[in-house]
Amino acid sequence: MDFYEEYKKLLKKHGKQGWWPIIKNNKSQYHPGNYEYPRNESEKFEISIGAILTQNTTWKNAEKALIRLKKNKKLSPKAIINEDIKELIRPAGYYNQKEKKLKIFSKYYLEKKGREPTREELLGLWGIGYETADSILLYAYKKPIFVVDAYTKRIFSLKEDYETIRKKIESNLPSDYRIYQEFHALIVEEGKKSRKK
DNA sequence: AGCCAGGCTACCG
DNA sequence: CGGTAGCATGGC
Repeated sequence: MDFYEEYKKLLKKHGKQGWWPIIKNNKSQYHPGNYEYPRNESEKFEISIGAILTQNTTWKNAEKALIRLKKNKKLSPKAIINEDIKELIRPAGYYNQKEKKLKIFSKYYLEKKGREPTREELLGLWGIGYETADSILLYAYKKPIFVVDAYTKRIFSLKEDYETIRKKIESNLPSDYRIYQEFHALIVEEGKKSRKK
C-alpha cells in the first residue's frame, strides 16, 4: 500500500490537525500548520503526561485530568512525584494505574536531567508501551517515528505486530516528523468519524 | 443501558 | 509465541 498517497488523501479530506494539543485557558489548543511546538520543557512534559492520560480513553477525558492538574499547579515532575493526584486525574479513568504511571515517568524525567529520552528507556518504564513511547518521541521530541494505533490497523486492514507495521509505514513516507505527526492525527480523525456510521 | 475511547500489564495455555 | 481479563470514567 502506498501510505504517502493515503496520507495526501486524508490531508485533503480533513485538513491539518495541529497535534499535539497544548492546554491554554483551560482548553485544548491545536496549532494547525505550526510545527514549532512544543516550545519549551514544560510543554514537552505536558505532552508526555497527556500521552499517558489518554491511554484507552477519549482525549476529552484526558483533557479534563490535564486541566485539573494544571489548575492545581500539579503539572510538574516534582508535584506528581510528591503529591496524591488520584482525585485530580480521576476523569481520565484507570486513575490508580495512571497515578503510578505518571509518578514513574516523572522520576525518569527528572533523572535524565534535560537529556532527550530514548525509545528503549521509555519502553523500559512500567506503564509505557509502544504507542505511548512513540507518541512522546514524535510529538514532544519531534522524532520521525510513526505512531501505530488501533485505527491505523483497522483503516488499512493491517494484521502484523506493532513494529512490523511501523517500519512498513515509515519506509513508505518521507522521513519528516511533520508528516508523521499529521498522518497519525489524520488517521485518528478518520477513525473516529468512520466509526460513527 | 450497553459499548467504547488517541493502551498496557499480567497471566494463561 | 498469541489471546484475554482487568483496569474506570464519561459520552453517546
